[in-house]
Order: sequence, then structure tokens, then C-alpha cells
Amino acid sequence: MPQAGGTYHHGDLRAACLRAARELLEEDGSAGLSLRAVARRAGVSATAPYRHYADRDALVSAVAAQGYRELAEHLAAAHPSPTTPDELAAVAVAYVRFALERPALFRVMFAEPCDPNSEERVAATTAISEYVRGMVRGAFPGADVEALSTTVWALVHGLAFLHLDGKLDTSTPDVVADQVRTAVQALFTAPAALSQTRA
Amino acid sequence: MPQAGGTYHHGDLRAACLRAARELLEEDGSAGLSLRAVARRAGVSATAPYRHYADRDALVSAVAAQGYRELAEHLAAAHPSPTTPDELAAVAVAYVRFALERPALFRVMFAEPCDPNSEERVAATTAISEYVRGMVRGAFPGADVEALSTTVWALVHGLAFLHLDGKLDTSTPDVVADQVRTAVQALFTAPAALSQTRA
DNA sequence: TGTACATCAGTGAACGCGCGTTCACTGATGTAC
DNA sequence: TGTACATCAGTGAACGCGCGTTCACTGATGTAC
Repeated sequence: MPQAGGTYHHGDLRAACLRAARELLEEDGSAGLSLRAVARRAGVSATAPYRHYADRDALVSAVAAQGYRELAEHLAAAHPSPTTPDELAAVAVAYVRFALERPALFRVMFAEPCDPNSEERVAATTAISEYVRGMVRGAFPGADVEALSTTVWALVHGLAFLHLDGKLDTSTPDVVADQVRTAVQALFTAPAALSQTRA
Repeated sequence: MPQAGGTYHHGDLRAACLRAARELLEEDGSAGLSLRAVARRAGVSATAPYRHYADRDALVSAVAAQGYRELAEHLAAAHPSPTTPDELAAVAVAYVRFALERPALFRVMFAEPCDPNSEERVAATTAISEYVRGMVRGAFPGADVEALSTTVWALVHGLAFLHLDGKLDTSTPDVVADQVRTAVQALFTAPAALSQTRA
């Protein structure tokens, strides 16, 4: 029964490493995420983390997986099962806000094809796309769920990254939220504009 | 008048560094993009690049700017001024293909907010968004150009990144192209599906 | 309840690595007279 | 046309750094009897 204390045994170094990694990530970006730095921050020798993570990649994977889980919760908190455009927009806003509030984490999550070896990561990714699919199913009954899910996810993901990379106005959270809502609205009104041209 | 020869003076080391950087980028990812590696590949001493680039960041910025210029050309080559959904889809496919063919370069281009100090980079970014705006203006006369441009860019950018990060089926270029076309189509048909639910 | 022992989670020294960057330098080039 | 000299683009040794990872180790914990 581990008792967290100032003693030789840490108590829960695994979790402490994860926490330290998250902090470093937000402070220094992914460049700052080294095993040694994590150990330092956790107040432990440089090699202690090896008791809990096979190597640096394993730690990074764990961080990413945690990020996915939090993202899923964050979206569900915005609305568990959106069906109207407004509800859908609210979830989109939540997605983008998540990215902007944890930029380095978000980058790590999507930094490379998650290696199929990490079950934890695969499961986490799948959970997100399932959520999106469920959302589309609820909001657009009768639509091609697969295609529209991709569209919706891509739109929101693209908004998140363009904001993250400074390609869009990110001055205040409200400005961002408005842009996201408008973009999602455009998803519903674009054909009306198009119909002026053709037919 | 620089004569490229096997002599002491390189001739055009600036360009050679850029070329070497691009190669390293595609071979080893952005982790492989070090000034020393670039110098090595260019067949020059480790410090020679400093004659042409103030520091590593300057090189990276130059690479990114070159990437933006190439992306702009690539899109224009797909269609200089698309107006129909099909033409728009063709440009979208070109965008995603560009990303998948030069994954590491694409990542560098969008890896961080381009520092406003690099005029070259700012100009390059602006060129892309201008192109998108022009496209939207042509394809959707009467629409809110600003909002719809953001939507279109985000959708396509999101598709590119989700593919790049292995979140979508990337098995063959054709599969990818189909997905992109379908997603863009969905942009035009989503409200029809929605109208089944409401009103 | 007390003790012997296995197991586990840490330590700390050491390895080799590649990196960015500085510095004083030197060879090649071009220009002014 | 020839020569002196300034400038420019390279060299190579050296700096200090932080990293990932290995290894043999030791202190703490828990368990079987």
C-alpha cells in the first residue's frame, strides 16, 4: 500500500512522471519533454522513470493517450449527444478550445501516426472518432455517416490547427469561438450560396 | 560570378543548404534537420552555413517559406481559379496530396506560429490564404467570403493532417483522393440531410 | 508476533552521442589604381 | 596589363550542453513461516 511520503520509495512515480511531462510540455513545448527533465521535475534520479516506462517513446505515448481521454471527456461535457447545429457548434468550439488551452499536448497527440503497437493510444483515437460518428448519426439521420463524420472531424480539426499555428485570428477565446461557430454554420449554408451560381 | 566547381568556394551554398535540408527532412523527419547534418550533406564544414543563415531557426524558416511557395504553385497547377464543386475538389485533392508527399515539410510549415519577424514566411502564408479567398469568391459569389474561406481551408487542412497522422485510411493515393472529394461534396450536401430532421 | 528472505523501486556513475555556436584562421575572389 | 589590398566564404578546433540509456548497486517493502 504505497504511502506518498518524502521517503525512498516515491509512491506513485508513474503518475508523477505523467504529471511532470504534462507540465514540461506546456512550459517548453515538446522539445522540453525529455526523460531526464521529467525525472528532475519529479524529484527523482534520471533513471528512475525506466522502472515505469520502457523508453522515452513509451512516456510520450502515455501522455498522448491521456490527452485523448481528456479530449473525449471535454467534448462529452460540451454536449453528450448533440443533434442541432447549435449543439454541434458547441462541441466544435470545445474541441478548438481544448487545442488552444493545451497546444503542446494537442501537438503531441497528433504529431505522428500513433504506432499501432500502443493499444492504449489506438483505443483512445478510436474513442474520438466513435464520438464524432455518433454525433453525425444523431445530427444528420440518413446521411452517409462515414463521409460526413470525416468532413466534420476534418473541419474542426483543421480549425484547431490553423488557430494553433497562428493562421487565423486567435486574439481572444470569444473571437475564436465565433469563428468556429461561423465556420460550422457555413457548413450548413454553403450550398445556398452555391445555388446562386448554378442551376 | 560563382562557378560551381569542386573548389574552396562552393558557389551557391545557400541554395545547397536548402536542398540538403529538404532531403534530410524527408528522410529523417524534422528531428533530422540539424545545421550540422545540413552542412555534412552539403559537403561543407559544420560552420559554413553560418555565412548564409544566422542560426538554425533562420534555415528552418527558409525551408518553410519555400514549402509555402511550392504549395501555392501546386494548388494553382491543379486549377488556377476553380468555380465548380468539382474544380474545388480537385484543388482540395492537390492540397492533401502535397501534404502526403512531403509530410515532414508540411509539418515544418505548420509546426508553429510563423514568427512575424520572417517577412518571407508571412508573405508566403498570406499568399495561401489569398488563394483560398479568391477561390471561394469565384465559387460562391454572394457568400460571406471571409467565413467560408476559413471553413474551406480548415476542412482541407484538417483532412491533410488527419491523413498525415494516420487517423484516416491512407492506403493508396486514390483512396485518399476519393475521401477528399467525398468530404468536399458533403460540404455541399450536408444541409439536405439535416433538413430531414428539422423544419 | 518476529524473523528471513525475495522482490521491487529507487540511486548514481558512466558511456557515447550529436547538437548549436564561438573563434581565430586562411584561401579565393574581385576591385582600384 | 599587373599588382596591392579589401572583402568574402570557407575551415577546423574547441566550448559546453543535455540527452537516452546501461549497469551494478542498495534501501524499502511485503510476505511466508
